Amino acid sequence: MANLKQLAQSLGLSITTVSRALDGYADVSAATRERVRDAADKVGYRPNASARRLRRQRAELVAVTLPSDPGHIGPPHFLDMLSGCAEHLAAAGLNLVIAPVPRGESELDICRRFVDGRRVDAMLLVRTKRKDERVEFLQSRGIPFVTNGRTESLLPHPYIDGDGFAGFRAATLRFHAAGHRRIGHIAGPQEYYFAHDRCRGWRAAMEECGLATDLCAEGAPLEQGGYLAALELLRQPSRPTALVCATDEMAIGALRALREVDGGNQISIVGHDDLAMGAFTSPPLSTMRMTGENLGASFASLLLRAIAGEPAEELQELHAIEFVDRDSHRHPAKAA
Amino acid sequence: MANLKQLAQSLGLSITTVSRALDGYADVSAATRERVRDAADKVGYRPNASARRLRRQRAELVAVTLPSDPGHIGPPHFLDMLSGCAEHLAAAGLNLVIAPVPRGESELDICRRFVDGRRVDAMLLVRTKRKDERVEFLQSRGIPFVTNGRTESLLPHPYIDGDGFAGFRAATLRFHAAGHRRIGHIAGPQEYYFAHDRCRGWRAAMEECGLATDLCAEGAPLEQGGYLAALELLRQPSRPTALVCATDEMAIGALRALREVDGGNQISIVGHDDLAMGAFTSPPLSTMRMTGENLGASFASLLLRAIAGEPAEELQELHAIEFVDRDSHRHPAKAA
DNA sequence: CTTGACTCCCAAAACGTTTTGGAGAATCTT
DNA sequence: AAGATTCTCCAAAACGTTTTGGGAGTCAAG
Repeated sequence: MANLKQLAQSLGLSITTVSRALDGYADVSAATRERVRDAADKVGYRPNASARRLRRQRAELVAVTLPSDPGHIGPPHFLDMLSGCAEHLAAAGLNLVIAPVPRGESELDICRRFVDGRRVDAMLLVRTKRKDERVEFLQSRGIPFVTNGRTESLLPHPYIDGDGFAGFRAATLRFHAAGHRRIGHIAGPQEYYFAHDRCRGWRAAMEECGLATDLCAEGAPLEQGGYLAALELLRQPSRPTALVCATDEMAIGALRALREVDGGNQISIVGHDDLAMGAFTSPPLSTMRMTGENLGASFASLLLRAIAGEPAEELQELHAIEFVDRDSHRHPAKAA
Repeated sequence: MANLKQLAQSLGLSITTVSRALDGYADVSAATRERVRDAADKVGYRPNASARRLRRQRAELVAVTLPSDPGHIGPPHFLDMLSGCAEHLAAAGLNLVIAPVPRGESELDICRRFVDGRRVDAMLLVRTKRKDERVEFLQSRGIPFVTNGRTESLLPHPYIDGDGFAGFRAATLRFHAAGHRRIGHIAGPQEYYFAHDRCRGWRAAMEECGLATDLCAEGAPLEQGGYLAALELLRQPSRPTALVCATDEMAIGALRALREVDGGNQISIVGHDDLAMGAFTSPPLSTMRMTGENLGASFASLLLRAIAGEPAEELQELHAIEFVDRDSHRHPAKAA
């Protein structure tokens, strides 16, 4: 409500002293420090953010880019993650701003605008692609950033990711151990790293078991995409007896396809993400999830450390995947 | 990459002229304007955001508060809405920042911090409560804001909301017309305006039809809450034959309860929100949705108009509710 | 040749903070 | 008692922009 000058005047002190008192410098006596702080509390003084940012040459802002295609808006727990991240950043005096992608502009344009306008101190990128131009741009500019998901960039960069390869390999091997031989994969768009990674995991397991890898269909990473991809696999002359789906949303779409085609409850299925919804599908959806809790806090921590200048190599977290067993993966490996 | 001073120097012009040329003022000749703009493009000049904000006394920022309880994080299309809103705000030079609520602080504290630190020009509030302290605070401070959902505040304020009363009344009357007499309501937490509004709609219809209003159970606005509430209603001596659920997520939880108790497909059910998931439940979930498209753009427009000083009365949008009929509402009104 | 209008440009102030580089007084050292 | 040290405090610069209030020219009219 007031500014430093007024506060200083009312106390009969200089602006300098008031500022330093509030920041807790040792070169102002304990007595005045107290006096200043009391007065500041009483008038409800808050430093003007813009002025501080200008003087400190820091934006006190971190931007997170939202993918533009509706529905493609990142993992389902995205909002919880954002919230947690924003909360921990706030504790360090940083706010999280949303960087949407307007029609006609690329995600790269957005990065450019935020970075070149010195609007942010760092960026958070979600839904990385295998070749991600945003990553290359930010690396060339030397702006700190963290991605949710790896990329195939040559230079290392900070990221947090789940080990989709290991997870999908394990899930596929488990179906194999349960007697399944025709195990299909419902894949997400392969330009995304996560989708490609998970597909590779399934493929690796199939090859280890000496099985053909033709039971694979790709679709948009949503219910509809999973539904269509499942129908495609079910049209095959020799149907799969188990399905490994890139995401829970795709798996839920696939469940509907199964219900329509063979009444359901014949084909095993497993998803990934541990959507809350999964416990309420019919049958309840077995799934996988990245280990580790409070992802948002991890992102915030990595961002802060990246801003502090830690090298990228030390800012990479690859989390293991754990099974969340419900019912949908238990169907027997009958012949079709 | 450069600042105004350097740019001016390289052109042999004053800072003033360069600044005004870039802003398109008429008092700089067309020739120099062109020259300045070309040079600015070439060096990729972007004005320093902090400096402009300080000088203009505007934060160029709008904050949206996220409810803290995980899962309670607003309506399901929330992220799409945010994205759309941020996009349209960006076109007006405003960015959207996320204001999470750290543990131990109230949503009011957050508002206070953002407003008193002059960090934002306006605020966007979601998931309003009937008595919402944030609204009262912002009104007392005279800060522009828009809410997603009405409140019972005495002073009018800008909002966008769906007419939950009319929607739930209509849904209930439709069940009555289809022969249902025991129509239950699965309600959200009544301190939220939307939950109370929807409950009132159901209740009004029941009373119009001369039916008792005791088949009502309240739960958290999530799958689990709907599941538990449905179980409660199904334990009643005289079961409902139809359920009107405050949200789709609750309805999906209720669907599971129905499957467990009577094998499903006996009791009609309808939700609200038109979650994409609803098309893939078993049975596909009939639901309702607020009319109007690109909600985010509407929020952005209202925010801009509120900042421009338009009176609150002209910034209120109450949208009609439309049915989205799938299968779950068609079960006959058998005797229990 | 003056006057006024018009065009094009600029110096300087202002926004509210943080930080630099001391200044003056009090206290300690020798 | 003089010098060194410590303790408090402060004036002024700086961050990069926008905006105010002109100041030179040029030109046409009187």
